[in-house]
Amino acid sequence: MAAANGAQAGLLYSQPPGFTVNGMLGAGQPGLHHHGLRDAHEEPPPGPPHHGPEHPPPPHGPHPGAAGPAPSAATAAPPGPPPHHDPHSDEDTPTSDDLEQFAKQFKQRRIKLGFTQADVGLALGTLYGNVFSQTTICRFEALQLSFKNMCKLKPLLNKWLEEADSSSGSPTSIDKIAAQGRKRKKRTSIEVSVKGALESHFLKCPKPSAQEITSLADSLQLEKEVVRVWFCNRRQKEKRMTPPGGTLPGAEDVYGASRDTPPHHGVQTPVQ
DNA sequence: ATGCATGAGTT
DNA sequence: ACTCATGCATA
Repeated sequence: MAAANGAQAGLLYSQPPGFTVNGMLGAGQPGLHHHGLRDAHEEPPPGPPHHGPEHPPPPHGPHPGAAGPAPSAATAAPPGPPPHHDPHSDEDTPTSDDLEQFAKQFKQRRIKLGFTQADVGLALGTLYGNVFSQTTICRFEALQLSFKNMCKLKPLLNKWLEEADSSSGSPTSIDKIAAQGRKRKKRTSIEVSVKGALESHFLKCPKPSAQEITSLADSLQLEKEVVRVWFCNRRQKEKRMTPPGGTLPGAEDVYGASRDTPPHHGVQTPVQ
């Protein structure tokens, strides 16, 4: 890998010099909250401007270069509601473009203020009760989440920005949730050659049947579960806003999937 | 920054 | 068994 560890994510927990977000005070808030609830309901139409019958998220190609004040001419909607689109203000489902810009801005500001991704994740927990890991913040900034997921996190991060921005004597407290003593399986490292084989199969058939997986696992000398999970993760990758730039030339979407508009955009800003 | 893994909610 | 959101552990 490139091992580009220029960011603050390289080392485990690097605290910003001079700043302590988790300034736990003796006077804790009375009855803190920590609702570990997953509000996974409602259907916020992911398709902002248009959405066909079976087209959930509209992953669009992000602009590689810096765009000037592109005045998007809005095509008036006759029987539509008031067309007030604010690229900066939340509310309403943002476009892929909006998310990209926000993520970029967010990262910049975050760094400027001297916060790490982990700090933000914790802060979100102390502020709203929903803690997030460094991983999630990282993926948000890199737009490596699904469109829907990005939309869900944006408001939270946006609010955090406001808070951090006007951090006029706002003591942030932390609320650590009890860790669940779960015995997590050790991360199995798949060899590069094996990975290549898996990817080849993925290109041919992204959704292998249970038996296919079984025989494949047998061939590769891997646990069936490992192979199954690998395919799941691989599929998720494809669904991200920033698709893996590894599609072979010519061998594009050759899958006979039920989808006719797989997320395939150009490349975005490589790595920051 | 990313790979493999877990779990809740769906299909 | 799959999808989806998320994260521990690791490169």
